[in-house]
Amino acid sequence: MEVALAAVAGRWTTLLLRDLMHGPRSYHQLRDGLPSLSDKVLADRLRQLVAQGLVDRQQQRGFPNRSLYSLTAAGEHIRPLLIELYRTGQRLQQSQ
Amino acid sequence: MEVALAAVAGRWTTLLLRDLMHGPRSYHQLRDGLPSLSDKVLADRLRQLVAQGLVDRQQQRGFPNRSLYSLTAAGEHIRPLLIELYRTGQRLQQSQ
DNA sequence: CGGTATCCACGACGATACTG
DNA sequence: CAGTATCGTCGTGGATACCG
Repeated sequence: MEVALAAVAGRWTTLLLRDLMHGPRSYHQLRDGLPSLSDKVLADRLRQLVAQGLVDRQQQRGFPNRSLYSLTAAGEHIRPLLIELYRTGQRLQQSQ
Repeated sequence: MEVALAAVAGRWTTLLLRDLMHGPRSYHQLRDGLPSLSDKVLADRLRQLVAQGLVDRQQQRGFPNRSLYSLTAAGEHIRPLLIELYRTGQRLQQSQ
């Protein structure tokens, strides 16, 4: 359980993973999807997810730079957990 | 999702909830179940869970004191999430 | 027995400025 | 475009000691 919790921990991690569930995204697309997230935290979270092996980063050098982030096979394992987080959140809010 | 995540966030929260899933527990029983958890953090987590409405605290005054902690109906809503956390953890570890 | 009171360490998060 | 650098704030967690 600690492994799974570490994978989704952090205020923004689930939101990033949710975006990536819909397909590969550039840094720019991810930032646009979460406007209130600073560059620093976005870069931190992405580096963490790559280090955990949940996300893959493809860097195309040149000018301007481009990077494409996508889920790895391991990252796909998180999908049912995100769904259950959503459902549980719904249940908790309804019961209040 | 943030609501559900807040409910299970923290290094020890899921472990406490898992114990309480099996039935009401006294402070002493919970501490014995998690020997490496300090009194401060245990009391902090329990207070947080009570404040969130996930756990109920019944205090029997006298000497010595006794307190009994149990899940509320809302707390029961967390059960499927804990199961999914366990399963996802298994999948992530197998894929490494 | 069931906690509080302190104090401290560490990492997550945030704001702002800057760069290859 | 896709980040890094720097600095500051806050919450979680840990250690130890004490209390009704």
